[in-house]
This record gives sequence, C-alpha cells and structure tokens, in this order.
Amino acid sequence: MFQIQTPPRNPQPTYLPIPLHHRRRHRISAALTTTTNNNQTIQSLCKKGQLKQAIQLITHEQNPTQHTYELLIQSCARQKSLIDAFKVHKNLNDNGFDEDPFLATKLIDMYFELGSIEHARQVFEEITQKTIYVWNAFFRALSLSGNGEEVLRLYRKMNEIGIPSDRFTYTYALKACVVSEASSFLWRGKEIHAHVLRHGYEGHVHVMTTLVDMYAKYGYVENADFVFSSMPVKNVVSWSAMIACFAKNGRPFQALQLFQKMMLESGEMLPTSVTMVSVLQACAALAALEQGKLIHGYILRKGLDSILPVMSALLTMYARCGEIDLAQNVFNKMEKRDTVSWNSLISGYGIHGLGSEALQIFQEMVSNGVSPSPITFVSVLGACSHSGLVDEGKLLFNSIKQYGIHPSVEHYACMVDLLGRANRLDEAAKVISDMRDEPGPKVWGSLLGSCRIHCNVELAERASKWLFELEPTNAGNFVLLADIYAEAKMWGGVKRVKKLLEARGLQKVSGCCWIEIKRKIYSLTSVDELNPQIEQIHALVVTLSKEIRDIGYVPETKAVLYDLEIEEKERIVLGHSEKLAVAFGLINCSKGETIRITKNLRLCEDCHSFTKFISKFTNREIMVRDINRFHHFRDGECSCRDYW
DNA sequence: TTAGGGTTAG
Repeated sequence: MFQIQTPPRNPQPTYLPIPLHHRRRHRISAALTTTTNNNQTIQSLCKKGQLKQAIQLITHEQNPTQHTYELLIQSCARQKSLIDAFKVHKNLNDNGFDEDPFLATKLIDMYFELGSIEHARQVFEEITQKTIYVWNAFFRALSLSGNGEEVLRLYRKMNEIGIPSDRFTYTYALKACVVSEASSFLWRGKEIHAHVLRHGYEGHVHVMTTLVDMYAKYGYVENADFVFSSMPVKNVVSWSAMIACFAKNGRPFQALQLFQKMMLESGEMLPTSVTMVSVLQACAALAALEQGKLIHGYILRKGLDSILPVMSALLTMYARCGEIDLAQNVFNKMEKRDTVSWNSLISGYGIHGLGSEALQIFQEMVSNGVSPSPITFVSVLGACSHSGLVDEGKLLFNSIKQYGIHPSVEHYACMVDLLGRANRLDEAAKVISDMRDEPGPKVWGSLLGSCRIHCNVELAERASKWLFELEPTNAGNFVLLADIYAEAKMWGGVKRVKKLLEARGLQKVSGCCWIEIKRKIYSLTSVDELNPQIEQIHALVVTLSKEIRDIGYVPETKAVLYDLEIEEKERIVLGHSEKLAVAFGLINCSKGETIRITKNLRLCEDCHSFTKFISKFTNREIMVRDINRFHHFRDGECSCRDYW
C-alpha cells in the first residue's frame, strides 16, 4: 500500500497533462490566455463565496491550475458542502491532478473539515507520492477526530518504511498518544520521546512542549517537569503547559511557584489568558483568595476580562475561596455568557449549600435560552444533594432527557448521593439496580459515602465488594468501610480491612489542612513537628477544648479506627489537622478577620462540632472548605445545618 | 501547506 517514490527532480509537476492539441506554440499561448482568464474568474468567485458558479466554470475549463483547485477545495470546506467537494474532487482527478501531493493534502484537510474521515483516508491511500505533508495532513485529521490509534499505527509504518518524521509529525504523533481515553498509549509516547531525542529535536520548542503536555495528561508530573527543565528555549506556551500540568495534577502550590518564577525569569514574555486560567485554577484549589485577587487585578489591567474561559475560572476561584458574592459579581459584570459560565455559578452556589439559589440560577439559565450541558445537571443535582432538596433533585433528574441529554453514570452517582445523604438508602440502592449501564466506581462510591454517613454496614459491604474490584488501589474506599465498622464497633471488620490495605501496599491519605495568611499558604497535619508555633498551637487546642466543654461541647470519637479507651480516643481527635488549623488561624489572623481553612478530606464530626463551639466561644467567623463543600461557622452554627 | 498550553463537575 505504501510505496516509496523518489521525488521528481523537476519541481514542476510532471503529472499535469498538457493536451496534444495545445502543443503548438501559438495554440499554447492562446490557451494560456483563456486559461488565465477563466482561472482568475474561478478564483475570484471562490474568494467571494460563489462556489456553485465557480464549479460551473471549472467544468468547462480546459487548463485549470493547481491554485484554482486549492481555492475551490478551501471554498468547499468553508461552505461545508460535501456534494460540491465531490464535484471538485472528481473534476480535479479528470484533469490529471490525482497524483498532485499538494492538492492531496488540501483534500485531506477538506474532508476532515467536512467530517468525512473515510474520504480523507481514501485520498491518503490513493496518492502514490506521499510527501511528508500528505502524511502530516492525514495524521492531523485522524488526531483531531479522535483516532489516535490509527495515527500511531501509521507512524510505526512510516518508520518501518524509512520515511523520516519532521517536527510536525512528532507533535501529531505525541498528541495521538493522549486522544484515546479507552487505552493508555503512554509507552508509545515514551517511544516517540526517544525518537525525538535521537533525531535532534530536543531543542525544538513546539515538539518539547507537546511532550510536556503528553506527560501532563498522563499525570506523569515528574517526567513533564524533567522535559520542561531540559528545554534550552522556553516560551510562554511551554511555561503555561507546565503550570497547567501542576494545576491539573493536584499540585497547585507548585503551579503558583512556577508562575512566580515565570514572572521573574521570563523577561519580556507576558502570561496570556491561557496562563491565567491555570493560575486561577491553582488559586481555587488552594483557596488562595489574596493571590486570586492579585490575579484578578492583572486580568483587568491586561484587558483579559472579555475572555470567557478566564472569566469562568475567575468566578470559580472566588466561589471556591468562599466568596460566593464576589463570584456572583464577576458573573453580573460579564458581557457574554456561555453554558460554562452558568455552570460555574450553579456549582458555586452548590458547594456553599445554597441549593435553592442554584436551582433559581438554573431556571434563569434555561429561560435565557442557554442550553444546559451534562455538567449543568451534575452541578445542579450536586447542589440539591448538599441542601437536601431531594424532591427537586428527583424532578430534575427525570427532566434531563427533555434537554436532549442522556443521563450518564455521573448523573446516577449524583442521584445516589442525593438519596443516600438523605438517608433514603433503599431508594439509592434501587436507583443502582434500575440502571441500564454498568454502575461503575462513581456510583458505588456515592453509595459507600452515604453508608458512612448513616452507618449502614450491610449496604456498605455490598458497595465495597464492587468498589474494591473496580478500584483496587483507591485507599479511600477501604478507609470508608473501616470507618463504618469502627462506628459500629465491629473491630474484627476494621482489622480485616486494615489487613487488605496492607496487603495491597496502600496507605490511608492523611488529613491535611491549609490556611492563607498574608498571601502565604501554611499547611498543617496532625503529625506536624516543623511548624515553629506547633507547641503553642497544641496548647491552645487543649485549652479551648476544655473551655468549650463548659458550653456543651462533647468530643465525638467514633471516627477513631482503634479500639481504645475513651480518653485515648479523645486525645487522637484533638490532634486532627482541622483543629490545629483553627488554632493556627486564631493565633495568626488579625482580630475580626474570618479564618479560612481548606481540608483535603471530608470534615469529621468532632472537628465540625468543635469548630461550631469555637466560633461561638471566640466570636469568630470560621470558614472551612472540605473535599465536598463549604462550612461557614458563625455564632455556634454551621451553614450546612449539620447536613453534609 | 501543517504545530504546542486553557473554562464548568466528580
């Protein structure tokens, strides 16, 4: 199928047949004159978008030029007309251009634009002289239509028959390694990485940036960082790719550090809207409000506030930093809004436990004629779930199809969460058994989470049986089941799960809190010995816990995974990172300032109760974002109304 | 002739 052809010495295409009757000199010049005129007319018709007329003319044109066909092909792609595309393609073949590799690349692009990979493939297969442009054009078409596997197959073929790749081929091939979600092509990516180095492209900024991104998409942060650090030339895109890599892979702190480094080292190079989106994501993940505000200022100064992705990320940053009013302000000021902007606002209200507001925004969205997306329903169902709006959530779930959306596993997981949280576990289990698709880990995970809240051992065992199979390395699931056994005082079960964890070499993710004080982020863990104030912090926690006992605080120790004396259990929960963070905040925040804490796991019941009492006792507002939502503690109450 | 980084959820 693939033949290697020596390229023609004469760059003039030899495959342009000149009809015999044009061979005589005077006929040739005459023919050239008419040709020029007709070609020019066709070309100008194409430019004016009058494709039909152009096609009429080309059928009578005896000497069409390559450029004329190029414009015709582009015109077909622009006008999205496959029928015209076929006419032009046939006419071009009839006039002997079927072996023109330049036009073949244009045809491949055109068929891709028109959504017909099959015709693009046909052009690719039929052209004998496959220049690197032809290969690259087909790779591009395949990559962009999600057919990474075929790119990789052809790339291998190309290597076997000895056609050298160029810088474009490498970028397409690397991108092909991440387009298919079904299977991992990381190993192929690594192989191409080796080819890139072997052929001396280690200094090529496009190729290397694509490599950074390829590793980023697989979560191979160290590899991405290694490639990035080894780049002799970096530009704003490479910096942004690496910042995005950190932000997307749970390393927001490093993302911000790298951004600061970029601002210091990059000289004239300015961050773009793309850079700012990743930086905002990092601020949101860290709940770094002050940093985020600085970024907001920069966005306004640089006039990036009309770019939709920037504004959605900004809105989300405020919402995830606990400032839902500022998020709403951003939304109000937006000149244009798309589905994502609305989704961002809905989920913002959702994580603040403001379910009715989220529902209202959803209604507004629909009445404004904005189409909801699958994510809209995940957000609005999530909002119902956090607020206990079970009936509203059920109605919404049943309406999904009306919006032309097929309910996905994510939507079912939301429903299970909604019902399960509300202690309607049987209904939640029924939702699962009624599912046509395989429930998958998200659905079972939701059920297990609800079993944890309501301590339902039997259902938890059923859910974890599936979960342990589907996610054998997710330690969180094992810990949830152990928690449930512990609460039910089934110490044999706790032991068994711990052994399972050990046998699989898994470790419980330890609790960690962080807090921003004067634009600096401080993290606290229960085993923290490095914090210079740690003794003061512990002392304050002990004192406070004694004081608040007088106003009704009773330690809740059921989360402790050990069968110990009650005093020992109380000592353990007193060391939870969230309590340390509260004390750290009380020591270091200015008087009257809200203490803002972020936690990597779900807030435990004792810490929740402790913080409520502390907010009353110290007359402080304390805001805690846990893995799922916000808790605003004020005057002894929490905004979640103990429903979380 | 062709190319690299980004928005919302979980």
